[in-house]
Amino acid sequence: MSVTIKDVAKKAGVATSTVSRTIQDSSSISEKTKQNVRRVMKEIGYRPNLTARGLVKQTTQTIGVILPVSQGQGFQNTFFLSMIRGISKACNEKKYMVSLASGTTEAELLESIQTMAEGGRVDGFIVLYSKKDDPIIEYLHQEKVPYAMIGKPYKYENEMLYVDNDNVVAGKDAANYLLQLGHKKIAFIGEDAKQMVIRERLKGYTQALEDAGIQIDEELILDVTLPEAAYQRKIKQLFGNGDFPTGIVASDDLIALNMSYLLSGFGLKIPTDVSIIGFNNSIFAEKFRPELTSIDLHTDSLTSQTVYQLIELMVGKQTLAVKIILPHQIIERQSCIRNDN
Amino acid sequence: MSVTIKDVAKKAGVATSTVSRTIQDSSSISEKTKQNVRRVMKEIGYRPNLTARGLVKQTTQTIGVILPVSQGQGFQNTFFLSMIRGISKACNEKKYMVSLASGTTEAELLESIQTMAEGGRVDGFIVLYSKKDDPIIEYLHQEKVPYAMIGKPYKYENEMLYVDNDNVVAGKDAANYLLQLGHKKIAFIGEDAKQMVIRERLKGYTQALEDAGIQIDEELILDVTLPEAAYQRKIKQLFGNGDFPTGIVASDDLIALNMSYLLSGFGLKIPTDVSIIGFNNSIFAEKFRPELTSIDLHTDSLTSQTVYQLIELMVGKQTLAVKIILPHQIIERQSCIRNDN
DNA sequence: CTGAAAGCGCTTACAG
DNA sequence: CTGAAAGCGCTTACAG
Repeated sequence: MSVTIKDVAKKAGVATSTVSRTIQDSSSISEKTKQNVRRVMKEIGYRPNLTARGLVKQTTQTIGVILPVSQGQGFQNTFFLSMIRGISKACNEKKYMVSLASGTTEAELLESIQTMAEGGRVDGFIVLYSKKDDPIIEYLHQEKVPYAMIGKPYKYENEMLYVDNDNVVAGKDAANYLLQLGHKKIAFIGEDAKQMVIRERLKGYTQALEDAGIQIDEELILDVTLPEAAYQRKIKQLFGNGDFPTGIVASDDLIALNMSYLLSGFGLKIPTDVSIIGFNNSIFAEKFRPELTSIDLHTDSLTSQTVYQLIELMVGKQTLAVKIILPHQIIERQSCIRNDN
Repeated sequence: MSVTIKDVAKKAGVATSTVSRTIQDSSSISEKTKQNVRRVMKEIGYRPNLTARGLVKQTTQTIGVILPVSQGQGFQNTFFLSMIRGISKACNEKKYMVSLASGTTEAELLESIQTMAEGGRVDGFIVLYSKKDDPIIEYLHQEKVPYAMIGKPYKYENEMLYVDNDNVVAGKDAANYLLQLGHKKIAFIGEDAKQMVIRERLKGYTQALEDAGIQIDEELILDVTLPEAAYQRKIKQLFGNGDFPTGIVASDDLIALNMSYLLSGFGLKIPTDVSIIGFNNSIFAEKFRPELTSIDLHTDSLTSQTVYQLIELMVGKQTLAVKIILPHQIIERQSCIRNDN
């Protein structure tokens, strides 16, 4: 129905192979012929059928993006969307397409990934999360499907491609930033300690305090995913009296913003009473008041590096298990001030 | 390299056409042969090559999802991700795959959509936004590419498939809810009045007030995308003195949450001083404090209906320009109380 | 109920 | 520099 290489060939008076070669700008075709063929292609509105090309080339020029099985990852929401957007952007640039793999259960996700991979619909995958004992990773690894991870792997760390920040150092820097401003009682509030990224930031926070000779107080470490009642009690315990923490490291900007509201319930203001630093330097860090000091993770590079490296891997140019660690950066805004008590 | 229909045929001692037919569970193949073939398929781990199938069937079993060109759609972030997840879920169920189309400019987006559509990589598209003079819609329409919109179209309203809520009524219901609680001075705070959905909710708000015999006060209508300084000034003007609005309709939960913080800057508390109702009933409505009363738009049905209808359209079963309007529902939580002043 | 053959729209050795 | 032919892995009339 739609116009094919045959139509072009006929109209241009050449063989289909010649058309195919001019599409690929093969050097074995004379400029003159190419120009003629190109003119005809434009004239009759030819667009290559990617499916046919994929069939013979055994490649699809598409990357599958694997989202985590959805489970109350509320605060990470906006992070995933920006990952998707970033990957999409890098793929456009490289003339790749992106397909999405997601599922409501692990089995559903795996099934969907299998049909994509074995059905020849994608050349490789990008995994957007990292968790323990993940059957998805296990599958990709066993089947030798090319894949890359954004984040730090639990397993196969030395055998796979991944791009990440150094979240331990990032957590450390966040805590150090507050320490240098004179804060001594600093809380860490994170989402779901099962996630690798949260664990790492927490580890960094711990190190910073220890390096500063401050004893770690478990009461100052909170998990947002605690049952509601417990969480409220903890918050009250922390901020409901005079001896509250004057600094908070929040594992995500949105958590920081929620804290800012919770604090106002105790009559505490940011940054006057409490300084707070977030992560991700998301759009909310700028939009909300007070503007949030936040750690930028360079998500744009995170995604583009991942795409570039994965492509190298898929086309076979690169076979080493490269790991790329990107720097982070504190973006200072108005949520942290000096505390000299 | 990987195992094909030929391998199965050889091993099972039948023709490839027989294998093909048992894959499709054709009634013209005896149960006995089918079982034998299936056994062999399982044995040697056969998975159909979707690309090859797509080439002959002229169908790809994939749906393209079109994201808006990114432009500070901060507060909508989480909405898009849930749309994507919902579509993905419905597609899994129907054995469809989803490809993403996005771009940093309109030209890039269009280009990407064109190669997907004309390259035969998708059977149809779902457009996740609605805006005026959209070249994307224009293209899809002219080329007669099957597509559906989530939201209300600006153009071709009677010629295209779309699934939406009645956002005018939703806006009206939100305002009425506050009116019935005794509020008289009610503000509307929305993101980017250029978006269809915001305009509709605003229209509903206006109608509700008029029906209640309340004169519309333009000062009570705010656009979050205003330049920072202007926005701050307006907010201060509204809430910086004793005669502040006691009710707020916020076009998104996150806007409501930001307001809750801004208000605390003026010493105002939710719901004691000001009641506020949001939209989308997002995860944040539950997670933040106070828990937000919000309008649920049944996004799950929004996405699944869209997928089902689009599939009908793509396979040619349905050619009418169906529009589906889903109901909304107020989820009452703790951010609105009675006001009898 | 089953098979041989043509064809989907491309690409790529192989000849010339 | 160009073309005829085979083939990528399937599906589907057409015969029998």
